Amino acid sequence: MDVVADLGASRLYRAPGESSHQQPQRWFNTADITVAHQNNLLKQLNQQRRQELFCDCNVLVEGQLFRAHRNVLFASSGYFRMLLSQGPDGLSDSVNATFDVFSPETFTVILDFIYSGQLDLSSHNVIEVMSAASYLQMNNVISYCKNFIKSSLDISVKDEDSERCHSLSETCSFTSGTGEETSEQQQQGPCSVSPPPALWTRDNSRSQSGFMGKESDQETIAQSLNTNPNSPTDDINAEADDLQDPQDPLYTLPVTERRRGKGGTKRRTPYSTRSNQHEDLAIEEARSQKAEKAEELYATLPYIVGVIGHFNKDSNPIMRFKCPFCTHTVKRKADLKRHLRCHTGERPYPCQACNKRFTRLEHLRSHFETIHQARKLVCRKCKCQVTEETGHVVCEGTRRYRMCATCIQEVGCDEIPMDSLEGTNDEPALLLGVDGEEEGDTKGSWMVTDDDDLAEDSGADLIIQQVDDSDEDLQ
DNA sequence: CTGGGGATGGGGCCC
DNA sequence: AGGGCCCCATCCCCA
Repeated sequence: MDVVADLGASRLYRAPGESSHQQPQRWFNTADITVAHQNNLLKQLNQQRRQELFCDCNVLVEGQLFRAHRNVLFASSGYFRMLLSQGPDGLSDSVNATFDVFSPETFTVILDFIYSGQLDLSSHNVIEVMSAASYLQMNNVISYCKNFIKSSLDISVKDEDSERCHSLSETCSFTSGTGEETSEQQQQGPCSVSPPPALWTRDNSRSQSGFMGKESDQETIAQSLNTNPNSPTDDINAEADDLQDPQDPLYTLPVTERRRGKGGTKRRTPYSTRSNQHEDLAIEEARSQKAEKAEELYATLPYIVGVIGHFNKDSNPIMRFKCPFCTHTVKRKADLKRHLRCHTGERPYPCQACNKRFTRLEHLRSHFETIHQARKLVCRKCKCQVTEETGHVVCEGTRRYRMCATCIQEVGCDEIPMDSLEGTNDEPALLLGVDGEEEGDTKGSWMVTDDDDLAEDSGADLIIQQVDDSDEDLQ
């Protein structure tokens, strides 16, 4: 067969026995041939699966048995790739896999996609499917889910804007190309995405808590919700963006994201000088709107509660709460709420002294006591034990620590800013701010207040106040 | 380059 | 449900 044309990726071949003199000529586009072949092959495999022909892999999902071909699973899922390659004998008769982190219905969607390229997503299952796909390491499915969510959010916003109440189909289908996707497809998902209806169903199963995110690597959910924040119609997308907005003090990047960033931990400059009040007001207003939108988004997000396939001694199922965005399950709803902050990056507890934000009050407390209150009765220099009397409090910006008399003398009193207080009730209210980096605030509470007022009271009483906003940037 | 320690984050669980 | 404590893992800094 002669190659008679090369049109990029697809080539045209002349049919056998046909010369260039013969008419009419029949041309074969190899791309079409490949697609047709792949479709046919996939159909055959799917048919074999449904007829349980040559199935050599048993997948048990919450008690329901699925049969499939290990080579297909191997080719489709990173999880199965790992599982099947780690097996004692790759040629053994059958391979078994058991899952209890997602439902049989969810795995049905996944398996159907594997064997057909059709991903049957709906507003009810997209989170579970994405979670399962994450577990199974199927990046293409994750991409489709992300695209689905993005499209859903678009529709939601437009629906709200126009105050229309259309009754839309609850399901849409994503179709992947056969075989491996291009990297572009992986990133953008299928180009023929039908905008689904409102993603979040308005049922009673709502999370009262704020959360968003997916997967143990939180960036996925950030990406899934990552739309153009400048788009005037993408309010909810913007809300989702806000959850990961590095400029938003309320929602900082998840720790893994920050740790991945260049230059390691960034030391912020607390209480930066406000040079432009107008800008500050605008920022404040925008931030307030963001917080409101985030709350609104939180209120519309579903949470998934499942009885995971564990049983206690009495064979009663143990109720656990499953994170919608990763495979983590917890016993208590409150723990799930707390866990979700690692996905959202929400840090509602800012330190009054340095503005660093924390996901938990106890972390803030620990930070404050360690960094700003010099509660540790240990000499910073020689590590010897000191008392509240013998351990002199030394200030370094908003940081405080204790040094023994010996070390104080060695270093030289003149070089060390000494705190006027000696005792455990030392408060940052009396910080000297020697480095000039951290100026302004001297409030004795742990948390930044909304109005950013600097209280004169610098007593030891800690004012616990959960703020929904702040005028400071990230640490 | 490496090990130790501090700071921080997250899970489990009790109150 | 929220607060708090304990424990452990990870990251970063520094000697």
